[in-house]
Amino acid sequence: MSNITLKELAMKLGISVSTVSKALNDSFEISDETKQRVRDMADEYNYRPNILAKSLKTGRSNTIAVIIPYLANPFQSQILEGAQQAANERNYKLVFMQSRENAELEADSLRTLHQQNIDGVIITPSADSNLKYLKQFHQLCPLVLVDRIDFDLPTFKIGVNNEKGAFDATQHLIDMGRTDILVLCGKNIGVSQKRIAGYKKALLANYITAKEENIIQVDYGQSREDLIKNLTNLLANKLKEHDNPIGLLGTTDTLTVNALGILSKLEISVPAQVAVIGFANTEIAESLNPSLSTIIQPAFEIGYKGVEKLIQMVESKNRFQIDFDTTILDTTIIQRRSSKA
Amino acid sequence: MSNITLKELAMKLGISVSTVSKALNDSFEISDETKQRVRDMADEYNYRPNILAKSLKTGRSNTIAVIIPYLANPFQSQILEGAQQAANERNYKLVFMQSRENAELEADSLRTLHQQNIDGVIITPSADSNLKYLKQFHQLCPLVLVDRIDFDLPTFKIGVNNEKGAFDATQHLIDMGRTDILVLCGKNIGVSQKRIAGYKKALLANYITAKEENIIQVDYGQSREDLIKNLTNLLANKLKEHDNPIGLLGTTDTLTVNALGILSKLEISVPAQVAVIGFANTEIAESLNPSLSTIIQPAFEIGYKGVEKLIQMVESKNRFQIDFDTTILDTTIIQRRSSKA
DNA sequence: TTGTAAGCGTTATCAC
DNA sequence: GTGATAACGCTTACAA
Repeated sequence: MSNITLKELAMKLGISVSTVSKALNDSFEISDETKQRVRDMADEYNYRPNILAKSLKTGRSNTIAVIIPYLANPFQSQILEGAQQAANERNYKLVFMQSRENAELEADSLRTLHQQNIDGVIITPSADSNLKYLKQFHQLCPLVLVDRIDFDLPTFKIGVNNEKGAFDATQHLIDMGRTDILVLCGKNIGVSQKRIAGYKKALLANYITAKEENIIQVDYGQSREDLIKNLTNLLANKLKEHDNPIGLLGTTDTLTVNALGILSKLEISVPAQVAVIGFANTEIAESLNPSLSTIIQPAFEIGYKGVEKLIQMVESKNRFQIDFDTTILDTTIIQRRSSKA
Repeated sequence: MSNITLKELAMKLGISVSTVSKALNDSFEISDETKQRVRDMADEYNYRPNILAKSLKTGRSNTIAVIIPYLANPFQSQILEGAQQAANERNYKLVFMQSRENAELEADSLRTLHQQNIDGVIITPSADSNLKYLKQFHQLCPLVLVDRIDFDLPTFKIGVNNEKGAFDATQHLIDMGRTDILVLCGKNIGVSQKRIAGYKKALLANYITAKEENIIQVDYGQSREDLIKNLTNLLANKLKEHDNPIGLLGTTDTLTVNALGILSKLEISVPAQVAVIGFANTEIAESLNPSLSTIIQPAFEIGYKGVEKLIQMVESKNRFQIDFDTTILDTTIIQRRSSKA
């Protein structure tokens, strides 16, 4: 029924508990013969160490956490998947929390996790995250930043090459003959600046003047309403003037898919009137009408690497002396019908 | 830095550890005065009990798990969200695993969780789940079934009224003037039978003869290829014959969205040529072109209730004597452009 | 009403 | 190479 314990194994073997413990931990102090006997017996009785006891002893719970803004966001949920896999492979438990782009919920989550004896946390900070609090928390508990990594926090960071991703996407739209290019991005989410920079660089490289009004910043809270209003006005004008061929770059899953929905409601044809490409990590892109060209981020890998780094920190003797590095992964571009010439 | 312990508190207060422990647990043995002194001191030093020690003592880890087939499935991820919230409110940690519709991975996950001293598990069994193994596991560790609940396992079950959901959807298509109605469903996923039954009932109620060829069963493994082939052939014939107005009912998120993508590639217009409605728990439905009519399942609530029931079982004195009940929740229907007359 | 002490299952220190 | 023993922080009989 309940698991056999070290003590019971020791009794059966007629040796001491500490010897059994050492044998199972492959200590150099124990003879090969004893080790073998112990291991055989352990197998026979299907011994499983009591993690709870081990935890109490070592002070570590073998549990780490992921905090993301929204599980419903496919990109973020893929980060979680990667983290889950890495945690699993290393026999760590993984719990997750959502911050809902809310600094207070984020802080609450961190507090809860800390009380629950979590060994470390991987976080994509919320849009209005409180850096001071993160720093303070990092003193108590290892923290790794993923995706939104533009924070002045001495730790491991895993992100993507946002500038290059946005550059490639913009260049693609230009290659498709679009010279008037809108860009949608979330307010305050850290990655936006780099993406806008990439967008501008691409324009510059093609001798196209960047217009500030083409950069639409959307607040997460009322993203849909904001977006509908802004997009509708802007496009109405542009399409009336019959100026330059229009392109649209969405810098997040949600914004891009929403924008497609809005265009469809406005009966603006894609790609004929507006060519669209977006950062999007969902298979649904293929099934959209028209299918959506995307910049794909290696979300799974971000989560996976995040856990590797975190565990490295958790298990290190002195986590304040680690040589922290930042990992930047590349995006890939997939062309579909939404941006065909 | 590190948390203050009971022992240290006791020292400071000049009383014994057990008195402090009892005071903090509001034991009737302790005087109000002492309780107050202890609580004040505990607050002052920001005392947090060491969960690990408590766990070792009680034998429970205060951690529960959710196993779902795919996190990428919006319906399933919403179940997870609900579970997460309920767990959080009760100060339980929640870990999750994916079975990828694979009985072996599922069993592996259960084993891993059991070794990790999980207190209980909420599971949506995979398509080919091994009932025997589930039963066996349930002897060791509390199990609650969610969504796919048609299993002969004596435990709490939370699901939706699949028959009624499918009935409503089919009736809606009929109301929209469709009399030749296709239905897409996953093979072996338990809920399909009920949904097909609802579909047939609706046809019957409207004096429409059910045709077996209209029921398309798709294997998860090669769902996309299967679907493309089946749908393409079937629709090609139907559209050639210009018979009855066609409707399409998708019984899962994935199938429905994929079907929409396929229709769009085949340049079949929705809803003019084929009206579509599907079980789908994603906001993206609104942004699709055309926007997708959906049957929405109360996924969050399923997860939430699942955790409530599970914790009830975990904390009960004798979990083998509980009066297990099954909760059936209703679906709601949202009409959008994909099924407009 | 409060205190003493055992024990949960490990690991680690030190003696033999 | 092996074994006693303490310790991790808490709960809980039982003693006072």
